[in-house]
Amino acid sequence: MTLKDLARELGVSTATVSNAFNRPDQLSPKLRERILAEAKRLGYRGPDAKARSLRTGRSRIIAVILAESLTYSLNDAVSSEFLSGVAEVLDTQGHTLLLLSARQAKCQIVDSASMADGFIVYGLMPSDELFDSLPLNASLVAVDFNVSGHPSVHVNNEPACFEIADRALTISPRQRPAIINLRLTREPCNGRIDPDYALLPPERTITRSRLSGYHRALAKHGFAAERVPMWNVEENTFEVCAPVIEEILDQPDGERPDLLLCMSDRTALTALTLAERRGLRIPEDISLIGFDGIAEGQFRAPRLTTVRQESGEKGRLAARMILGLEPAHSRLLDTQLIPGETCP
Amino acid sequence: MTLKDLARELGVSTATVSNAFNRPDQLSPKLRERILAEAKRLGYRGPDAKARSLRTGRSRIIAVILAESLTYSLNDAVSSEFLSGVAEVLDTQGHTLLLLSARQAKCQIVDSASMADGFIVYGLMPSDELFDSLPLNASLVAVDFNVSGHPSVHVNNEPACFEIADRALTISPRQRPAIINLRLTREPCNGRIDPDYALLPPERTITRSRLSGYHRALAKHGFAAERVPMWNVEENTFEVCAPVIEEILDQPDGERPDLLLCMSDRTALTALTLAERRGLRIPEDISLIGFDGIAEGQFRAPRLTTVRQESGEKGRLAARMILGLEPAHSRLLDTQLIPGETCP
DNA sequence: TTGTAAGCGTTATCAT
DNA sequence: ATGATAACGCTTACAA
Repeated sequence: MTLKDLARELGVSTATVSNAFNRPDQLSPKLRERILAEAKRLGYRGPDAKARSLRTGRSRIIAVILAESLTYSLNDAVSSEFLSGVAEVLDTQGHTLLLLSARQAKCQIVDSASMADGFIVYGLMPSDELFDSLPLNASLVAVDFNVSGHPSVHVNNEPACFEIADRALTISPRQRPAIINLRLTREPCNGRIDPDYALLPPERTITRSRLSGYHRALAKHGFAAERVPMWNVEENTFEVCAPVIEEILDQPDGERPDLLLCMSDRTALTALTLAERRGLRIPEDISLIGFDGIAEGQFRAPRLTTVRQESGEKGRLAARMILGLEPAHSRLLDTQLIPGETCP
Repeated sequence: MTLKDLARELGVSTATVSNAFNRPDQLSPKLRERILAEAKRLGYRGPDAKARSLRTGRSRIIAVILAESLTYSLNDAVSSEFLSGVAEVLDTQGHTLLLLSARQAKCQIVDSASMADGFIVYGLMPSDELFDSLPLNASLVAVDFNVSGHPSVHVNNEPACFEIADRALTISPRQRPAIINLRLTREPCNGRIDPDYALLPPERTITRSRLSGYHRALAKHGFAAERVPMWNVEENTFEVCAPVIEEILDQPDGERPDLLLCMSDRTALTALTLAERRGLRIPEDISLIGFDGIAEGQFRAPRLTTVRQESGEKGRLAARMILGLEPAHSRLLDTQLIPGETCP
């Protein structure tokens, strides 16, 4: 049952039927009424989205390309909150959300790509290859990284990390700080990293800026930043973080770090859980700092000392930019220090 | 830059260019090579998805229609896990995921609807009106409710709730059990509900089956099921649950329930948090039972006593059904009792 | 191996 | 107010 069938059935032109659905003002209410009624009777569900999008060039679909797998992104509090913000805006604007992952087979992304009216790319610069295959003049907003010629949404990672680490070291000085990075190395590495490890370039990952902030604070408090021991985790999940953190905690008293500067709440919470299981006192034996400000860190005792980034707001902003509701220039969002109990 | 342009530029037919992209075996490798090279040079990104989907009738898009708002669904552990399962399968099969909410304006759903190759409807029977406007012979899988003529995926809610409540009442008998329902009443109600409240019909919500299971166990242990006090919450979030739970906990010792049968972990965790804040001992003063088995309930002390449902597996199964990888008949998934410490 | 041509179901621009 | 008609960009018999 197509629009054309319906038109024939009714003895009117296709244009008129189309207008009945799309431009009520273009035909007499009486005729429109009749067309709509007959459509319902014959089981015509309204104009086909595929045909319409071909004809008009717009689909009302906005695609979000996620750096991580969909599985991860949907389970992670930070990216879910981001998506949730995106969805909220799209929703009110009559658009829908197509989820893509940069980890998917390239062809899938490219295939669906030309379907979408715009792209929000989240978390990590996609490969050039992928990037080149997006529609040429598609509207695009980058989140948490920069891409030339398109606006981006960022959070003030470096200053936030400086501030929270500075505060920690000022209030209760520590002897043995350590840093747990998140996917910072050029080659995957789950464990301790030496100072001479090859790191991802700053434009490819926000964890570089967070690291800079921590380093600046450490330097201010007399630590040779490059001497502060660092570990790296490849994925922000309990399963992947746990072995690395066990390795850290396995060290004997006096060698074990007494301050863990983490790149995410997920990592910090994993450390917290594992430390508690060993009977270590928080924050006396080890104090902990996270990043993100996820609910899970605040609904427990001790509450996580962390930096709150408004992931939802990032999503809303990116969505508004894509839809042209917001001027298309890059924005830097503020964060907020949350003084919890894991690092007084 | 279209396929036709490229063909003209190269002096070949559109069919040949199309084949170069879709059916490598239909033309000489040499020519194909030349076409692909030229395409790249001229900035042709491959066949347009909109046009292709119109022509072939398939878009490789699967839509999930969620009962709750996208914002809620993306933040909730249970539905995220479900989506994550769906995404996992779609991913490996070269499909992508379009997220819709039954709460959206109807037109948005209908508009995007004809775009998708199939639908997974999650959580709640959508309105008949919405339902009628889905493509007539679209493939459709229902999750957590039934829709005639289409397969569904369920979890054994009633037996699971019976089992966990029965176990609780057997091991440590209690005097004052109470039930906290989730969106069970026909009219929204956030608070205590009388036995004569009008409830949603069983086919519209799974919480009816959970309630039946609890009631059966209570009856077995000598409680007049309809006398057991019940509360209802309209949304499975801390913010909405908290006032209702405070109302429950506000009751004086001896009147306050000593066993809370909840419909979700989220609700049980909220109760747990609020009870702990008041200095109530868990499980001595109040014991708690949840449903879902979300991670948050197990990564804390005391761990939640609950029923684990494999939400991810529900998603994977639904996705496989939609893609025809699985026979299209309804399935009932098992659950697993998790004996935590909130109800020994 | 390659080309021709007929749609796929709409919408938009003209006429009438 | 309504109708003809030409795209939109592609796929796929079928013909050469």
